[in-house]
Amino acid sequence: MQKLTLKKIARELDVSISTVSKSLKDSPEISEDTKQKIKAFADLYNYRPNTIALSLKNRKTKTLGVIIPEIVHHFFTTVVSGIEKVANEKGYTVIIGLSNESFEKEVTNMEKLANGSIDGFILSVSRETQLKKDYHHLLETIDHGMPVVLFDRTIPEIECDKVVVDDTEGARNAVKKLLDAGCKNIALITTEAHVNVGELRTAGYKDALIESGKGFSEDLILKLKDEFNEEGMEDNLNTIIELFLRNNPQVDGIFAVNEKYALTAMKASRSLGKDIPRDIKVIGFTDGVLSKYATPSLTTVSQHGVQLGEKAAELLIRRLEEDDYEPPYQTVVVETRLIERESTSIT
Amino acid sequence: MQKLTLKKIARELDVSISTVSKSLKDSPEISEDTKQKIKAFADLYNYRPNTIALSLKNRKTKTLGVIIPEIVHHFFTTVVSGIEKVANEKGYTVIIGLSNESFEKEVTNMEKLANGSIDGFILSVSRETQLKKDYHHLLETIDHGMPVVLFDRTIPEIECDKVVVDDTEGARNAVKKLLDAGCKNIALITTEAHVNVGELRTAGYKDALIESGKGFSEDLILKLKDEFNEEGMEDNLNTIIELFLRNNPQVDGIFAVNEKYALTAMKASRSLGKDIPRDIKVIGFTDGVLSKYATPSLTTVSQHGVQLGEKAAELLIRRLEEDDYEPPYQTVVVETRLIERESTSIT
DNA sequence: TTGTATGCGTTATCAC
DNA sequence: GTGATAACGCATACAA
Repeated sequence: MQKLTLKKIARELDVSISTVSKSLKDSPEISEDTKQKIKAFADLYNYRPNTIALSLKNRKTKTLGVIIPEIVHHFFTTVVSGIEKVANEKGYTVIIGLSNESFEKEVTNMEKLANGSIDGFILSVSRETQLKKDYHHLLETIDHGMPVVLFDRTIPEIECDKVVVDDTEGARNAVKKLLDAGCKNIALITTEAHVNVGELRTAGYKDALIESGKGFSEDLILKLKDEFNEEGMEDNLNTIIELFLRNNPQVDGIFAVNEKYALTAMKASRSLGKDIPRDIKVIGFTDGVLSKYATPSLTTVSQHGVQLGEKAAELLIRRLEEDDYEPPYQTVVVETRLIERESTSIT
Repeated sequence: MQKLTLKKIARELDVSISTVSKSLKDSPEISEDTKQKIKAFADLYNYRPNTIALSLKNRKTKTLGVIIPEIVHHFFTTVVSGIEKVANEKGYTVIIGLSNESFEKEVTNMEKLANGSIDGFILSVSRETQLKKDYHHLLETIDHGMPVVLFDRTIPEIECDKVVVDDTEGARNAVKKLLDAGCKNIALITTEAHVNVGELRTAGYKDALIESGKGFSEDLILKLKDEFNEEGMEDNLNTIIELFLRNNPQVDGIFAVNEKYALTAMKASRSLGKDIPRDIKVIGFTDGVLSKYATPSLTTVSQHGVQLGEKAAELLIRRLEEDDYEPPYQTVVVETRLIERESTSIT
């Protein structure tokens, strides 16, 4: 039994297609009688209008395109679930594209979706895109009048709506917490400079230290190359962090820009015979699930991914439904919150 | 600058729409000259055919609908990434719908996508669907000629392609491992009966014990209600597992059907003063990330989600591209693998 | 009150 | 070699 269409109903009931269409929309033009008959039939056979045809006709799809660098990643799934929630509430569908941190995949994915499949984008750029600084695909889609909302890993040069975490502020608070807990030599474990959020968090780290009057030392900042984020590099990551800590035995506090770095730092500290939190206190910037279950559990700067996703979807949908899609663009900042756990408790 | 269409190109170059269409497909009907001119123009302005129009015309969308119960869940994201990989390779797009374990959301999501947006479904049913045993939405879509591939949480009564993990076998191996490691009283922590995979893993647990000649006791099987899977129920979960272990002090091995149960069991054991793995050895059925980072790290039955997703996508795409979409349906079983870590090491 | 015609963007068939 | 037309499924302005 194939899908029912207006045409088939019309043929079956021996009326015109427009009569069927109008009846199903309960148009006052049509007599109650015919409407009843048609509705009953449509109901019985469970008629549903074809979404694709509607999209073509209305020139809008009521679907949002979401492009993320990775899906096996707690933060991003968290954001997606926020997007999905708001989108569904407002009658939108969500299409997900993965860039897998590749510039090329990001571009092709966007191009594919941009050709009619979606009404607007929500995306977080891939690491490679940040590195190459090639944003033509973003500029072009915006130029074509398709709204784009960037989140988390955003790009200052691009004018569009954005939703970000208060990376700098969150990092500053984390470091302040370490200072308050009595740490004298706080190390930072971060990513290479081209990752936007890494930069911002680094700035927050420096800010807090400067404000405290101690200042910071580049020696205590460990910048890790992208390759350490890849699958199977765990041991190397561990080795390098351990070496860093061995060379800087004065370190008694660590702020890491993500969960993996934080946990690995805890592990490395332990293998150097340091107790956490007694000898070294640790805070990670993350929403991840590992933190809660770690031993000791890890104090984190929570990113509120769901909320971020919700905001992004709201922003995009508002753009789509505003009659005149025009700037000014806005940047919404989602606040972080320090979740204190065992790794910073005062002993 | 709005999106380019055939019509606009035609108007611009003062030729007919069909000439443009044919030129861009490099039809031999058209003179080289015109083709060159048109192609150059299209290239310059980066023409891409509208996907929606193509879908309507071809009556296929080259899009797969994926419905999962949850996205903030490592196993499911893992499956999605496998699906996405294969789909992209074969030129398909992926739309993700979330049921959030709700029957109603599963139904509405499916209905929405089924009306032209996608060519076929890959899905894992929600917990509520399993509970209600109401499968009309699945039966109807299959009846409408739309292929469906079920994965992980499948339904025996439904005839369609399926991809499953060898739950029973995986569980059996895990329990065997515990037996081999010297455990005499192995407990099972599982879900309520209506969850399909929980049942299968329970069967494997019983099998292994029966095969070993020891048999099993219902007293050592802890069945946890769904509510313990919800957010914020961690403490209650911990309490109930701790109580269970306190009442069964002879337990020296635990097999848990998921990661959360396994980790909570480890935690509860510790608070009872039992050392892991010395006093109690633990294995969890999971692909999760927590296991590797837990202290002690958790031995797991790995589910190979990526592979499962790949298989599901391959199966679906084959169905879609086979000329005559006909049974027989197949069920692909993805093997599990025991990943041994500290929680079962012999002391 | 009902039906006809048109268009959304594309391709395929057929006519010129 | 090029163009007009119909069709995919739907909605709607306009006729009847």
